[in-house]
Amino acid sequence: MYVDCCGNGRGKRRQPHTVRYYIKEGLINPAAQADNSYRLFTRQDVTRLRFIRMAKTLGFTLNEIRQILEHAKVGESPCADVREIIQRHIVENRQKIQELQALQTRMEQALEKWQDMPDKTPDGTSICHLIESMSDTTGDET
Amino acid sequence: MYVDCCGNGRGKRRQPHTVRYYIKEGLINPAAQADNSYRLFTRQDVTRLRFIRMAKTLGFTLNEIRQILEHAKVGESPCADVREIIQRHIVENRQKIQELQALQTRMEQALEKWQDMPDKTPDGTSICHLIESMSDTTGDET
DNA sequence: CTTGACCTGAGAGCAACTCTCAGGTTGTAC
DNA sequence: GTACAACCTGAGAGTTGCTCTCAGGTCAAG
Repeated sequence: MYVDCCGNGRGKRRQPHTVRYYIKEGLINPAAQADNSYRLFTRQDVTRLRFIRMAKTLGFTLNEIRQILEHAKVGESPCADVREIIQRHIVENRQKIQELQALQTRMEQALEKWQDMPDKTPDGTSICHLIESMSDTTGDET
Repeated sequence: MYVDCCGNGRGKRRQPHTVRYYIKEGLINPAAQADNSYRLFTRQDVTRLRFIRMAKTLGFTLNEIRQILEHAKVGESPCADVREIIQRHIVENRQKIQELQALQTRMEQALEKWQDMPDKTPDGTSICHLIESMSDTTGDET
């Protein structure tokens, strides 16, 4: 009837802390036993945990997952939301990848430029000339 | 003698909240006036703020920036640290980009697969068949 | 009956802000 | 001189999804 919440048959186990966090967040709600305070996980709870993990693998946030679970609880189809959410994530993630790639370029260019520069001891006007050398300002700041 | 902490001559202004956060974090320490509680920013404070912004543009965290500033304060060259940190970041960021690209692929594949699938109302065993259809388990979980 | 391995909830910590709040200050217009 | 808007201040909550510690309860094996 009741099963281990953390096992999953092959390899990786869920962290009990994570499961407790999901309980606190209201994503699952396994019953407490009467005589001790141990939680009892039904098959349905484990299904929910598996669902949560799959959704996270697809980039869903816990808030979005909660929303889906609540729709499902009242019998509404969450499919439309799911399609919308993932479409939005695809756009946002593409943006984020571009930002990280731009950062990567900046970092690589800095490292290359710094190869020809010596280390220096900071003086009153400069903190680290390596970093300051990457500035694109033209000196018109206050 | 004293200048506006948030202005920067062209375009974007710093958020006062952010500057206050940096004060709280010990990255800058502008003096308070005697007669009112307004902060006084010297040219040096502004230099530090500009340095912080440049370092953040290169991907440095506030902890790393703090470390650099403290080295500079006691007259030690932070350059060696700076080179090490950015090399580490280049490796970590490459890894992160790969993860996001893998996520992007998963999301796009899901969306494509779901195009041929109808919306469904959840039943007792399923929460959202779209998400569940992406599972690669072979049914051997507990 | 002890020992060690589990479980529990509460709460802190992470990163870097962003925002609200309640109150103080300043400049300007009237 | 006073009303008002627009600034400033520090304290503290909220964001995300955990991870970890703590102090204590539970349980099975030997």
